[in-house]
Amino acid sequence: MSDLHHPQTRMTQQRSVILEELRKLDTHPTADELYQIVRLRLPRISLGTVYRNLVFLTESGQIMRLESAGNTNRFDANMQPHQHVRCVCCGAIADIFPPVMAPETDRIHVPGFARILQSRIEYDGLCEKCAAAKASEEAAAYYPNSA
Amino acid sequence: MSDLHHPQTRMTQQRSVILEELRKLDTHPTADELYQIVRLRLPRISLGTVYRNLVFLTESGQIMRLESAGNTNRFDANMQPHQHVRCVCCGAIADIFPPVMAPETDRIHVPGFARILQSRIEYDGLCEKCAAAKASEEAAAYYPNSA
DNA sequence: CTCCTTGCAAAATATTTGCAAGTAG
DNA sequence: CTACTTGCAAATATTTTGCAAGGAG
Repeated sequence: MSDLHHPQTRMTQQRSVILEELRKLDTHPTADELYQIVRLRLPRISLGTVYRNLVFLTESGQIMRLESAGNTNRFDANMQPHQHVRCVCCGAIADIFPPVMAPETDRIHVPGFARILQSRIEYDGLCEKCAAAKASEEAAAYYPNSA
Repeated sequence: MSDLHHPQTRMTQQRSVILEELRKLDTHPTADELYQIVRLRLPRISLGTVYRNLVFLTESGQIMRLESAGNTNRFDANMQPHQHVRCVCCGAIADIFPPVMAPETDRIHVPGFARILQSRIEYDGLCEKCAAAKASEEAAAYYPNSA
């Protein structure tokens, strides 16, 4: 009906490499992390191009933007329904398997909202790296060796 | 055990007004929105102070930071367990009642994660303002009156 | 050829931080 | 008095955007 407003369709080298590299990863990279990776194959690509393509790929439903990712967006090319755990300490995101059914949205009505579109379960956790860092930090506090 | 590292405890006027004003709201304001409100009572307060206090209040468990709020954090002084809907268009957040039980985290194990701390259900929706804006936009496209 | 897309740089947003002065306890 | 806090301004961090040149269809 309003596809008139979706003129972007050209498959450029940049766009295809960005999508290809994102699909290889299950690390839910930030725009900048993906930029660093793509740059190995396309040294002259700019960060702005990565951002513009991530917007395009998200809006055309080819990838997902994970907004619940602290102050930096992360991206996921795995379009199968699944949940994520996010490390409260470093922001790393991992997939949860097996997937859990998303809670239903049919019966929910909220004043001020015209429609409820979808639901999502999210988990907070502590990744192993941060858990280890925290443990050695606490040990240092318990056995202080300076002043 | 490590309260040694939590020296911030002074109740300043700024801190108490920030908390007080946030508690009056169920609009989940951004740091800047809250700053504008607090400024009516404390005209000389700075945005940096608001940010620093929001960090402190979050870390001391008196308020919640809603990180799933697009690219701008929002804050909530309602510490009762409850869920939120977020407008995919403008980012506005509303509370959902009645609260739904959070999915259990006990049986979840994820490679690379030491602990799963908590779970949360989130909803995406379209608020009435944005729904209205979208409707009149589509009408304009359907009945174009210019070129 | 057309106009979507890119690279580059500057701008816009959002959040954090250094420092000297202020103030709660 | 001590040292946590603040206001101010500058610094970071993240994302968006204007523009002329490049390239896909």
